Amino acid sequence: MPARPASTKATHSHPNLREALIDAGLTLLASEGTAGLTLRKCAALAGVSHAAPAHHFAGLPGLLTAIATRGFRIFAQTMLDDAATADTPRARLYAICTGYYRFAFEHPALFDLMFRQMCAEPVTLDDAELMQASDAAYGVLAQACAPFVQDGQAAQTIQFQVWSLIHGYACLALANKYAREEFTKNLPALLSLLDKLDLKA
Amino acid sequence: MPARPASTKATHSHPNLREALIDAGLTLLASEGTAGLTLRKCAALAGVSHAAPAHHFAGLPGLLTAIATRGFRIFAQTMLDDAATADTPRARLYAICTGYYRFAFEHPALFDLMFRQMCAEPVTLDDAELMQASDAAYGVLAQACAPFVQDGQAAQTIQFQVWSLIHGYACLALANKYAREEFTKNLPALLSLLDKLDLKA
DNA sequence: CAGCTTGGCTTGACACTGTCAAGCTGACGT
DNA sequence: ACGTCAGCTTGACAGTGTCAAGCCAAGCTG
Repeated sequence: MPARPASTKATHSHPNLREALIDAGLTLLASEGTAGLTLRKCAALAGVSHAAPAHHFAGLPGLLTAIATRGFRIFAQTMLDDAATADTPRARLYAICTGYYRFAFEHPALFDLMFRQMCAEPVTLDDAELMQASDAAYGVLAQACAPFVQDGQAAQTIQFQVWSLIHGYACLALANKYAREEFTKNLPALLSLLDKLDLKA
Repeated sequence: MPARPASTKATHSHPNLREALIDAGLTLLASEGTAGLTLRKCAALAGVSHAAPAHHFAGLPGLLTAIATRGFRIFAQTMLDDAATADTPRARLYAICTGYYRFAFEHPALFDLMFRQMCAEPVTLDDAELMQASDAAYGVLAQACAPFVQDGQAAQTIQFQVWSLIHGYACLALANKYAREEFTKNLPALLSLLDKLDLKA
């Protein structure tokens, strides 16, 4: 069974169980954190047997990958929402960064899962859907950086500078869970570094 | 038994089992990654029974906390090593950042553990030794930032800007494990953003 | 319509995990 | 010599992911 035919018609008992399992995973992630996300708990929350999730996804890594994919879609939308009212390139860049941080702050466990392919790789890295959703989110940030790329400069340089700055700040805020409000309050001070970026002539 | 009397004299079979268990943990972390670090595996590697580690540390969180503490000491030393030959404030700031990245690159799973208090908090946050080691590492970075703090500016602002930038870059490099060499190669381009920081008059 | 195939899900088992209660053991103080 | 006690072991438990086997309803084939 190589990746269900996308139509996901409910042949049997549960209508669209695949999406229901992802929803259950997001719920568990939000309520109990990373440790609370379990194949068996997802199954119980969706009202199916304990081994059902392993059939729709390739085991635990497959479920986590699917959840991360949904996460990247929400992530991109969060940034776009914050940038909707920005009317200058600089205001837009600030808004994208604010949305980036806001997503991490509002969905800490999901944010952790999405960027945690690191070492304990429970997420399947080469999944096509995941890559697509992840690239789309990166595209949102890259587009906001474009007006600041100087002639003869690699676009990637500015993108990584902005990306690293806001990603690092978000990570550090989440790591210091007892001082997160402080981080939120000081976000504008952090972003003041971006004032030093010049608009393209 | 509240925190052995630091002398850690070997009364019984194994000499200094506590440190041996931390060593075993670091070995497992380096060889098998985060998922390979287990109380029982540490016990086996140290040649003791499966429940021995839970006596020296307060369960799994305690062991992870002790390992993270050692990690922060190595971390600070790595940065100091890279900064040893720097002879200007700017070169020193660059060297500290390079050391920061180098540590993350050379000990990805350990780096992950250290900054992972986030959501699935397996690490005891309020441990005194951990806080001390963590603060010491932060002090190394803060000291390198000091020459760039302008009059009337909060030192924390520059510190967080530099910290976020290099931490985010390290995280993103580790997350994209198949492109880590690319990240290493582009580290100088990232740090060029720091050229925009002015030295204090 | 009868029978077979097939995919979705269940059931049961396995190894592995962290944690706890109980017990053993050898070194130390008196 | 004898108790005390910290250090460690043993054994058990619930919970986890994963796999093999099986059930079961829908749909196709004759």
